[in-house]
Amino acid sequence: MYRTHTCGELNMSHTGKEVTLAGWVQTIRKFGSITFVDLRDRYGITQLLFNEHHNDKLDAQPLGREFVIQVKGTVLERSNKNPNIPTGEVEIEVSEFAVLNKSAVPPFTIEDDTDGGEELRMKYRYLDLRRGAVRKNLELRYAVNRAARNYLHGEGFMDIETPFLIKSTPEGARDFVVPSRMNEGEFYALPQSPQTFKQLLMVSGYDRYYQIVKCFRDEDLRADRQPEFTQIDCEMAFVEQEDILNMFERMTKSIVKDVKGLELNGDFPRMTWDDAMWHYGNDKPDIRFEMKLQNLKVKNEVLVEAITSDAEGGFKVTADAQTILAIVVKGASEYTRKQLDELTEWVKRPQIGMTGLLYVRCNADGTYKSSVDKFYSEARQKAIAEACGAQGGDLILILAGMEDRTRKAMSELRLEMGNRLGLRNKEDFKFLWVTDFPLFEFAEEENRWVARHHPFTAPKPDHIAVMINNDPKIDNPTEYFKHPYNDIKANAYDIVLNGTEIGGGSIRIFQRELQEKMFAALGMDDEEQQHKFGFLLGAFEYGAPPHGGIALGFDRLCALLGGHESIRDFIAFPKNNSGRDVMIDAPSTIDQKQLDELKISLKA
RNA sequence: GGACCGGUAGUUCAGUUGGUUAGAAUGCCGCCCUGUCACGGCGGAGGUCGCGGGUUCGAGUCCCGUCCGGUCCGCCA
Repeated sequence: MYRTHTCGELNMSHTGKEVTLAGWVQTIRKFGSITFVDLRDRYGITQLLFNEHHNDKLDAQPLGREFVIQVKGTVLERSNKNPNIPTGEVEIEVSEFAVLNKSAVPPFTIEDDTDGGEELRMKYRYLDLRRGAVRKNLELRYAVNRAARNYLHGEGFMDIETPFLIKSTPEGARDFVVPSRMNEGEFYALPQSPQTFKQLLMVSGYDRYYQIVKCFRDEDLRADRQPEFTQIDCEMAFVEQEDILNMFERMTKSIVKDVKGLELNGDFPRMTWDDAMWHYGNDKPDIRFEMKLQNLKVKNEVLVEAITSDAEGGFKVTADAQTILAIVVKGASEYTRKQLDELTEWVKRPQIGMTGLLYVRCNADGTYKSSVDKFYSEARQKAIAEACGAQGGDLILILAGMEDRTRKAMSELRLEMGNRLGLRNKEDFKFLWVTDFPLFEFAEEENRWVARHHPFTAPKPDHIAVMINNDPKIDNPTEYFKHPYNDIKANAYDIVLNGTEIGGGSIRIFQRELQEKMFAALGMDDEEQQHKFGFLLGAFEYGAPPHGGIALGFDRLCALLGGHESIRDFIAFPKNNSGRDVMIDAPSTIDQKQLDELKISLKA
């Protein structure tokens, strides 16, 4: 027997007992004839005491960091206790020990606060995973997994596995493809999600399905995006949108309760996509703080006159702008010129792409000071402040320009100001439903409509007629926004946590005719529809029930609940920025023999 | 496809205007130490400054190219 106990469980109740422990050497502290060793395993750290009888053996076989050893000894009360660790009241006086395996000196310290950089940690991920900080994340991940399964099982959901080797349907993200040896020249694709399979399961009558499942997308990576990632994938039959929102709002609360011990009171707020874009400038608002976008051009006519008129000498930037947006930063009127200049540089970064930033300081004494004093009289500044609801002590930041870019930039600036003012507390979990997404989006580069969510999403019942009665054809691409398809809303919804989209879903189309119409709207002719989705259209002819579902980004949810933005440390073996696993060095070339078997030749 | 930041000891980093022998901390090795738990003290080893080219009397430092890593934009139904 290698061990009778783990390194995390011994305490005063075990004193006097003879125990055997096994684990890794965390640290060695030598004091002349006695030596302390911290022994570590997954469960904790226990201090070992080697007395003078072991010195000859330790001289002959010195221990080093990360050696795997086994010790037999007696549990003693310590004379100097360590209140910082659970086992800190006891130690093991070693009677016998054995080195089970030596270790090379690790390239970085195996401690919560390691000295290792990201690259090195990933290369030696098996060492990195020994660190408590990473282990804690994986433990949280497992807790979220269990909480989700417990909830879904309790609600009668059934975990059904779906295939990984499926058919490529390049709609949406790029597929990872796998060559088929037995079918020369043909390829499988790895699923971007089990979407069509879960819908087929609904047709088959498994009316509550779920899977915590890997999905694959061959797109560029980010801190919160991996090429293979995990979803909590769910689908239900005989449901309306309201049923799904309720079911998964309760699941989310249940997970937060189980994992964080937090009771989320009240219903999650809901916001339409239109409102989210209007008030926050994006479809995943962080509602931990207000600072809504103020649309100055529509506030009122006095204000419009105030900011666009050239009567007082004119100011081209706002006079010519398609959109003028402002945010009120509470209590920031004392921002220095230097801070404001720095913010201006911030919005001028290529990623934001604005040419400048206007500000109006609302001083506590009721006066105003702005970056455009020579264009705007104090009366005009006052009009702006009143329209925005700004008070003495506040700072108004204003961006002007083309609608899309300005709205996006202001959305980013709002989040940045939220960060600077400390309004985005990681332990404050604010969930939000965003509903009524547009069904279509116009892809200018392809000159066609694409599905905003995916092509299986149902339009709102009231909007089906608009879809059926209008030709998707666009005569003049520069005026695509005039087409009625822009107004069609979907029964689609996202769940947002603290400004991050953690899941999304929709009510699905379940009639063949409507699905065909949808495919046609996306530019697929009958033949292409049959080739790509014939199986689904066929299934819809055999009694498909109304259905819908949702998929939650499991890695993201775990990271956010763990207080991090990057999902990498919540995945045991993640890939780097370039999609590489630097530990196993993948992807890699393959043998000519393998290529030959697959009948694949590489371009020179 | 694009932008920005970084690459110097095992590791994390500093390195001024281009100028003598490239530093610190930590880790590692040796000696001392019977109550430490970030142990302490003394001593020591450890560097192709990512790679290639250029400018210069002289390059870690400036320029060009390239590779690697990170963050972001595009992309991600």
